Amino acid sequence: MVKHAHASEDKEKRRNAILGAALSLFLKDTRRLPSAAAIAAKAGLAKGTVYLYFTSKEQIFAALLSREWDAFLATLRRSFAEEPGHPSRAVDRFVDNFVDFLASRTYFLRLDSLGYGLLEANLSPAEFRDFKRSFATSLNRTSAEVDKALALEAGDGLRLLLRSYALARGLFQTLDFPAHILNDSQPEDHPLTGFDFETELRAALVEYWRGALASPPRSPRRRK
Amino acid sequence: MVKHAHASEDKEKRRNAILGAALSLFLKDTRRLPSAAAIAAKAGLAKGTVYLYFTSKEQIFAALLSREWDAFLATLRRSFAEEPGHPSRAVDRFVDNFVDFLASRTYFLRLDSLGYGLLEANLSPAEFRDFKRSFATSLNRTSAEVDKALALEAGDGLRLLLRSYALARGLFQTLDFPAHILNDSQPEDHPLTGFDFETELRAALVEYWRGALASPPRSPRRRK
Amino acid sequence: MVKHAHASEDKEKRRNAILGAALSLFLKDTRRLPSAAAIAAKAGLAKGTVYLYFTSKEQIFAALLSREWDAFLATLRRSFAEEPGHPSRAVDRFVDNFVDFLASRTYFLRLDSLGYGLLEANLSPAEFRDFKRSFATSLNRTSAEVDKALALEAGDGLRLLLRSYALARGLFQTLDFPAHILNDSQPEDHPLTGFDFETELRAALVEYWRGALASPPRSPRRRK
Amino acid sequence: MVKHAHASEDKEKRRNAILGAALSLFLKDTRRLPSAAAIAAKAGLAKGTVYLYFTSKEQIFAALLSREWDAFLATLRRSFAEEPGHPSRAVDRFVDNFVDFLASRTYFLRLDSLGYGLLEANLSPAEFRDFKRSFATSLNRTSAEVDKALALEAGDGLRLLLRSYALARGLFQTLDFPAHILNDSQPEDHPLTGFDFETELRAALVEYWRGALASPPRSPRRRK
DNA sequence: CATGAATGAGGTTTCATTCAT
DNA sequence: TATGAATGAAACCTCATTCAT
Repeated sequence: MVKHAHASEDKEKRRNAILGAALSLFLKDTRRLPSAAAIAAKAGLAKGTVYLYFTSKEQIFAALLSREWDAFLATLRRSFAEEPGHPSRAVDRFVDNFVDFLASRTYFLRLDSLGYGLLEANLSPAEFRDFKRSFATSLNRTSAEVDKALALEAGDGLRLLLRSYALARGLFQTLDFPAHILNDSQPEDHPLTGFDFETELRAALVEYWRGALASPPRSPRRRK
Repeated sequence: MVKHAHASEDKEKRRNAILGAALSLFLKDTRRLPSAAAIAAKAGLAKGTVYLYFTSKEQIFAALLSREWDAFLATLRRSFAEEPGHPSRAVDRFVDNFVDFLASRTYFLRLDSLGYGLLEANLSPAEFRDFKRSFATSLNRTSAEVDKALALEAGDGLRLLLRSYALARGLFQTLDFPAHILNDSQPEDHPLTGFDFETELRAALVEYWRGALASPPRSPRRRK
Repeated sequence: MVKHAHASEDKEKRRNAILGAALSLFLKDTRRLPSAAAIAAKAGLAKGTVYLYFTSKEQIFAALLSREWDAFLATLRRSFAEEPGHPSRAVDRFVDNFVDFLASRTYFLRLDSLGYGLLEANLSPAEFRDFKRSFATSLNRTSAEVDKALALEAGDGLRLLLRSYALARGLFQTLDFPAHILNDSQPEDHPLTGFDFETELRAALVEYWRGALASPPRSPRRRK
Repeated sequence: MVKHAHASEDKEKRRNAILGAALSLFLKDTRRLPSAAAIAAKAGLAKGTVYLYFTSKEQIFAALLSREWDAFLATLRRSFAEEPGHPSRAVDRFVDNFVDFLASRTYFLRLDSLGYGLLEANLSPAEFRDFKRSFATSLNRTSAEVDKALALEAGDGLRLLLRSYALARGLFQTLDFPAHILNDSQPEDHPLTGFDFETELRAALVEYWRGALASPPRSPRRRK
């Protein structure tokens, strides 16, 4: 028997079920976004139902990404919330949390990387702008806390965050070798395979933050 | 009248024509890879002919990317070739060359970013491995020169390069707002629009290298 | 708050609200029948409620058409009711009323023309037969009055009416160029645009009736 | 083994095969236009191949209609070509040819009637204009011959043709009861079933032309 | 009676690639 | 070698209608 989600609480639950189905399918094959039909089937819903909750397939993944982003930023914020007054400890915790989160959810960077391109190509400009804006808004909120916790000039936290994430995203894309690529291949075939994403990211962040905190991380010649 | 390319010289020319057509089409709309039909038309060839020179559409873009990568790495190598014995000057030149190259060919990062995902999804695993390997080989060659020029331990140059490029790729993807997205929107809509890729990249690289050279850039707990 | 229509008077009112909503929506875009969802929304009702009053979307338009048909036939009947004993005056009035009605409600012919096909495709055979029958019944009633007023043999009035309406419907379909088709086009592009439906219809009716009344309008070889 | 139609003669043949498949499918169920997939299958072609010859499903039917229109008009022209100098004989032949053609190809009027609405709804405005224009052009050519043959004032032939066709189209739509509608029903259920399209059309045309030729068929108050 | 969430069939079109010519 | 016609899988989304609430 079909359940109708009339209460907004039930609707939220159903929305999440769709998101969950989409994610679980993506996990099985991270090469491409699963089809809308597959997501519906996995969620135990009819195809049309999915479109009651999302206006397009890409919006599902945009929502997924937003959800993950929020979790990520919340994790980062926690690094600075504890032990106020010990900036250097905060930075250490930040690096730990940053790396741990991403290393434990590799699909996040994978999805984000795929999203670049796919979302832009298939969302309307307005939808894409909304997506980016909501990301930027969350980021700004978090970076304001960074500014405060580390007693930085306004805006410096944002740059630190941006660059840290750039490092993560970039390293991931270079070092990521999905299972299906690795099959039947000799290790010596991949000069870069020896590099472990988590290890590299941690090291890179440590280096970057060392350099950044050595002097104000301002952009040397920032545009007006 | 149909032209037959018998001499291998002509074949090379035709191959380049296809590459050129692909790039010029991509430049016109960087949202997606141009279609095989469009590339053929632009190159003045029949659709089938394109497949005599490339085994798939994605191979065209893989070749394009390799070509650009070689040019990029050659540029970087030049930074270290001049004035042997002045490491710090070399680093400055490196940053300049690095940033200038990418800023003057934004389509390169765009293509590289799109390629992640698209190439992997549509190239066979073996083809994809080859693509990655050729990239890694070039990179290794260049990083060996970095090691020598900066008197680093073997492998450190590779890490510096990898992380520098990660920074570039990651920043680009976060800060890139193609023209069609910006249209009809207020500047204040984009909290990140104020950030200029070139400026940010230069600043980030300076910070990173400062931190990296402050102490050996080794991975702290490198996997065996 | 939800309004319940218990009294049958209220029900009639609600039914009419749906009809009105359907018509007003159709007027806005005569290319297609409005969707059930749109009709419900316009009528201020839930989608399901519409189906309490009509068994299908097409039934709404069948009802609308019947309503209009009745109005049309009533108008025609008036032509013959006045001034009994002056058949030729009656014919003139008939043509006037006929043309004026249709010219002032072009959506009627539009709807009727669209209905052909759409109703047949989507109504059940039984429903479609009912629809046609009710139309035929009204028509017969009217044509009996025509027979009497013009002192025709039984059945001749029906033929006159049928053919007059055929002329109207056929001319409309040939001469109708909706606004959205005309946009951005040069007048000389449409060799038929110079023809005005109202003018042509009047002239055609005059000709037809002249010929028809010149001798009995019987079908020469009527089927048994 | 797959045949490739390289010669333009073969291409024309293939185009006609698609048209033929579309028509034969339509004949089987005249309630709706057959799907593009069904047409392709019937023509023994892949779905994509159909789109090499027509830009959309509706264009197939537009082409079909144009083809039939041309045949129809050619038939009508023949009525006036023979026996120059005997206008009244020409009119008789015209009525005969007109009725015979339509009665022997009832799908034509059916398709034309369905087309009204379907083509307009699904063709782009520009495509629809082209379709209408080509129809008008053919019509004008034919009516010029009518003018000459019947020694009419320029433009009168066009009106005669237009009105004759209006009569046919309108009568058809009113009298047409497809097989699936008639099943399981009593004859007395359909007060209009007694009317035979062919008979009625002939009678109506005779009446109309009698009236029209009794005096110039000009529109009484033609718009400038 | 009223609601609106859920259904799911249905059909068009694109485009990378193949293969007959 | 070159051509371009043919292939056919792939996937989205709409919307009339039903039915749980």
